[in-house]
Amino acid sequence: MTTRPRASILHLDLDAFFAAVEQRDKPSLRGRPVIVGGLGPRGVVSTASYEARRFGVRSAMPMSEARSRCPNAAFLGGRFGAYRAVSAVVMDELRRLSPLVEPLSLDEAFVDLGAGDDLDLSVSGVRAIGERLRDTIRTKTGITASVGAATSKTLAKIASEQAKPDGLVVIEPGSETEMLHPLPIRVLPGVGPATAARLARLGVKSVGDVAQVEESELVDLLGEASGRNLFLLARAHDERPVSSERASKSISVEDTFDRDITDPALLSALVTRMADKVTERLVRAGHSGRTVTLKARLHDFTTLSRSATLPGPTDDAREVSRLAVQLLKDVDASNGVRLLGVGISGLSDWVQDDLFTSGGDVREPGDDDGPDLDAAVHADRRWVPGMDVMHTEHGAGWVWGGGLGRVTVRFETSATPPGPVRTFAADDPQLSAISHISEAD
DNA sequence: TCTGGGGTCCTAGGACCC
DNA sequence: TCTGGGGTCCTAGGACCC
Repeated sequence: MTTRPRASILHLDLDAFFAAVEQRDKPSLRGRPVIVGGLGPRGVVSTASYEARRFGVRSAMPMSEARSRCPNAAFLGGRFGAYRAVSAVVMDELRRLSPLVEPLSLDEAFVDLGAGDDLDLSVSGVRAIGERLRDTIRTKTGITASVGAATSKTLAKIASEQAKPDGLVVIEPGSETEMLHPLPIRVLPGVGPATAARLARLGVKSVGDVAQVEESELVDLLGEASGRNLFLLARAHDERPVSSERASKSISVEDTFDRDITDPALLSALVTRMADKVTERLVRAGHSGRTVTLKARLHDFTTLSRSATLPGPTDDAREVSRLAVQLLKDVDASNGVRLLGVGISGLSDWVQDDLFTSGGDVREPGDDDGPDLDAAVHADRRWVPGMDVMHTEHGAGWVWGGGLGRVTVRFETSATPPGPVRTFAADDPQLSAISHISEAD
């Protein structure tokens, strides 16, 4: 039960990944601030290049703020296909080192070098492995990587963080607490703003401060799991193994609309579309699930969820959407909804035997049980008949047809079921799409 | 025009069972 | 007969991560 004797856990993190891929592929962006994120009115920053970070632009910052801080940056929506391709090359490279690779995201992974084939795990040996790896990745992908190595996952991740950008840090076995204790508690995984604030009230600021606190006191303050965990981490105790096969536990789809929506018919149509989409992903993954969760974020940003569990797993889109629409009825949308989401959890590999149950009844996008709605909720995008929802002076309606400078909108709201069809000039300034088609990555 | 989308893990309370 | 104690499942919300 003692910590690993050698710095055999490696953590790799690609530097400003999305932005770096853009700069690699577009030389005119090199040396310039690049910001990748949502381009709509409610977008946030996904990745800022180091040039943009100098202006204070950070991940998760509202795009509007990023624009005012760094108006001359290149603002890009992201090309996930390209990012995935680079990521695949990198992950392959890691697997050449050891079969035990645990990806955390497209740009990050742990490697257990101890499972590798006859590697030199002395400090200098690990350092050489890390430098060679960084070199290979730079050559093969044109992207720089930072690497950390240590006796545990936590320390390896902290090390790669310290190595950024484009560096390598190996924490020597035996020196762990010495390097850890002066650091702010926020470096510990699981310590976010809320936990840090609670600890600050005890006067606990550094990891060393945490190490002075009784375990029972941490448990009282933070709960059983976090308290214990923090107690151990502060002493550099972390035995978690690198795990290459982690089964996913839930699948979800959500969408923030360009403007808040109140129309109940529109909301249920959107929920139905999301249920279809999430079920499609479920089926593609070869899974089924028992619990359907509806998520809603209201006008004031309060977020709520409602869930229901079936007696057995399903992968049927109609069943999922029926449930999700039912759950929506519990949501008070009268002041506006800014986000909806549908998720499925309680996953199993069980696949529905459709001998008697399904057959011939699969909903196709754009079919007649209502327009396909992925499209709908974002301004300034191309309108797609049967897919977009349009906001007009008469309320919201589905784009039913278009072309030649005209757009036909069918109004079908709770107030006016099957509603009238009206045609507008496509450049009518009062028209704006309020729901959009998400990128088919 | 403040605040994305995809996840994981934890907690607390109630139902229910033994 | 005046109040046990686990354990599990479900739901809702929150913190956190990339």
